[in-house]
Parts: sequence; C-alpha cells; structure tokens
Amino acid sequence: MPASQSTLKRSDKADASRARIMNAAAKLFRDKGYAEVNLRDIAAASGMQAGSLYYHFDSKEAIVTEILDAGIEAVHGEVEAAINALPSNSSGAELIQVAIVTHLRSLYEFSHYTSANVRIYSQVPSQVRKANLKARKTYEALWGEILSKAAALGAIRDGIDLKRYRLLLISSMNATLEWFDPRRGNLNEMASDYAAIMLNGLLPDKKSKS
Amino acid sequence: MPASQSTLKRSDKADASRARIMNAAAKLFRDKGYAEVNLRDIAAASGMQAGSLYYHFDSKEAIVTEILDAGIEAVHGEVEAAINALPSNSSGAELIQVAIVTHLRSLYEFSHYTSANVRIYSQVPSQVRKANLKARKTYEALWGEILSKAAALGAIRDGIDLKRYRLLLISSMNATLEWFDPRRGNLNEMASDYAAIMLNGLLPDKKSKS
DNA sequence: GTCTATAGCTCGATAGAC
DNA sequence: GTCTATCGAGCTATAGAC
Repeated sequence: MPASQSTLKRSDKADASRARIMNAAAKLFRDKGYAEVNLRDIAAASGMQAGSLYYHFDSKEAIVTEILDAGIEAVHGEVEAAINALPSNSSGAELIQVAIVTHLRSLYEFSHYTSANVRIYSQVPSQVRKANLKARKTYEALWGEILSKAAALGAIRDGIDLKRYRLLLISSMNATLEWFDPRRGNLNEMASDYAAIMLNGLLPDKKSKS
Repeated sequence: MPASQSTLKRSDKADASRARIMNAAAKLFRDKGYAEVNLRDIAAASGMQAGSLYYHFDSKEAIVTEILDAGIEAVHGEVEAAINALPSNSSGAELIQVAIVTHLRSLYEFSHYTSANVRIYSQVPSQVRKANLKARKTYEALWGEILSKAAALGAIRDGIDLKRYRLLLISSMNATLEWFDPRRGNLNEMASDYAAIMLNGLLPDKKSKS
C-alpha cells in the first residue's frame, strides 16, 4: 500500500515553510510596525516570493493574527507553570515575585512574538485586535487569580484596587520592552530589581510607628 | 506707507488653518496609527482638500514631527512648572509625588498630542523618530534631576539604579494611556493612587525591625 | 490659501504555469 | 509548494487654475 503513508503524513515541508514565515513576519512586525511591513518583505525574509505566501495563509491579517496569539500564549504558559511549581506554603510576596520575574523573562525569551504583540497591537485592523482579545482576557484573568490569592495571604496593602493594579502591572512590565535591551543588561537582574520596586516601592523602609 | 502693515502682520487665516491641521492630525494618529492615516483623512478633518495641506507643511513627515515634539514639550513644561512651584523645604517624597501626578495629568490634558506620541513613536519613519529624540532626552534629563534631588534628600531606597528607575517610571506612566480612560475613571484619584504605589509598593508596611 | 486633477509609485491579492 | 506576472486600489506629492 504505497498510498497509506502519503495520506497519513502531513507535509513536513509545508510546516517548515509556515514556521519560517511566522518567525520572519514576527521579527519584521516588531521592528517596523504592522503597516510598514509588506508581503514582499515577509516573503523575502522567508526565502520565497510574495505570491507563495498565499499557499500557507489567507491574508496578511491571518499572519498577524496568529503571531499576536502566539505571543500571549507563550507568556501565559510560562507564568502558569512557574506558579504551579511553587511550594504550597509559599507566601503571597513570593507568589507575586515569581509571577513578575517569569513574565519579564518570558517577554524576552519569546521576544519576536511578545514584542511584536506589544508594539503593534494598537496598529492592527480592529478585526485582528478583536481576535486577540480572548487570549489577552484569559491571561489577565490569570493575573487576577494571582493577585487575589496574594491578597488572601495578606501580601497586599490596604486600599489598593486590584483590577487597576493588575492593568498597571502588566502594562508597565510590557513597557520594559521599550527601554531594556537584554544584550546590554542582565535580564535576571533587571527582572528581580523590577519586582523589588513594584513590591517595596521607591521610598526607604519607614521607621517603626510611635 | 500702506505696505508696512501687511509686511509686519502674519496671516491669521494661515495660522488658524495650521492649527486645525495639527489638532486633526494628532487625533487621527492617536486613534489609527501613523501609516493608517492618509492625507485625505487629515485634510477632510481640517476642512480642506489633500493638496491644500502642502501650503502649510512640506510632507506628512513634517506634520507628524511637529506633533511628536508638541506632546513632549507640553508635558515637560507642566512638570517643570509644578516642581518649581514647590516650597523650598519640600521633602524628596513630595517632590517625586508632585512630578508623577503632574506628568500623569498632563498626559491626559494634552492627550491628542501626548497619546499620539506614545502610540505612534515606534511606527514613524526612523528620521522622524530621530528628530523627536532631542525633546525626549531633554525631558528625561529633567527626571534625572528630580530623582537625583530626591536621592540627596534621602527619599530613595538603597540599591536602586536611578537611570533604570527613570526609564521604568516614565514608560510605565505613559503606559497608563493604554488602559486608563479619564471618561470612565477619576484622573486625579488614579494619579495619586499610582504615585502611592510607585513610592510605597504593593506590600503592606513592614513592622519595625528587631 | 484652497481648489481640481493627476503623475508616479507601492501595496494586497489573484491566476495560471511548472 | 513555489514561481512569474499582473490587476485594481490606494497612497504621497506635484502642477496649475482661481
């Protein structure tokens, strides 16, 4: 039965080409923005001609939609795994610390996709933005759980609005992509310094009261 | 000498048209990104035809260059004025608190220009980005002075890298534009909550040591 | 100052050969 | 699967009338 193998196996070549397109497009979107990148650029960086892209994707929007989702899901997976790996008697401060450091490290580990997401989300057609919203909301919900658990463990100052803090924290971690370059600084050091600032603030510890 | 008046006075009409173009373009860039906005959109929102824009500006790049600078300079002016108005015996914490709150309020006060700047800076042609760098660096230097002065007054925890903190703080304040809507929340409250978090951190105050 | 008209270019997408 | 060739639309910028 010489046909069985070819019907069961998917084309490795197509998979490889698809992956090359995704990686090339993510880098280009990150560096140049959505509208500035054209399909001829993506094709050239993938080693093919513009028309050939349409064998793998329906449109430019389809390419960017997959890239945006991949960025969120990669970070989500890493942060979820890191907090699940914590000992059950961890403190609320440890929980947040690990979540912050893991988010920051993941941003740079999958940086083509994550920084493409952070940079171009506001530039893509609204239909694409809408498609990415589900992954975003799901990831934000994970942070909602993290902060709720930390609050239950007494690790959060009175009077802090958890929803607002969640938005502030995620957006400010993502904003590190605009100023931190892991080739020029130590990522692990930046991440732990960052967590320390968010947890303890800028001011020196107060002396005991009264 | 009937000529003297016309040679001395500039055209009020031209100034008004120019201002209309700037305001309309800033709103459009903020909402749709740099590449997504075309000159027909800007012209229509300014009450004229696309070709007429070239009487006031040399190019699309010239328009966006002015808008980017205006955003930075507006915030710079407000923050500088606010800290100069402080009593000379103010504490380091008060200094930073006022600077943070003023920066945040200015972002929304001049929001066409400031949010256009934050949103599209990474999308504009590199030549435009380069032109805006001077204003950015100058504003960052003001924050360098603010943080140095606060450090000299003992308001900054040991071991904090001031340069890194400056970048973290500015980028995370600007990131509020991505999630805070002043029509749905109280801006003054958000700004002071924000400052409190950056100054004191997320964790409750520690008990006195030993 | 603002108009109309359009040159000149680039883009996303499609069609059909191989 | 990838190629070449090209269509039709949309863009910035310019030219010349008013």
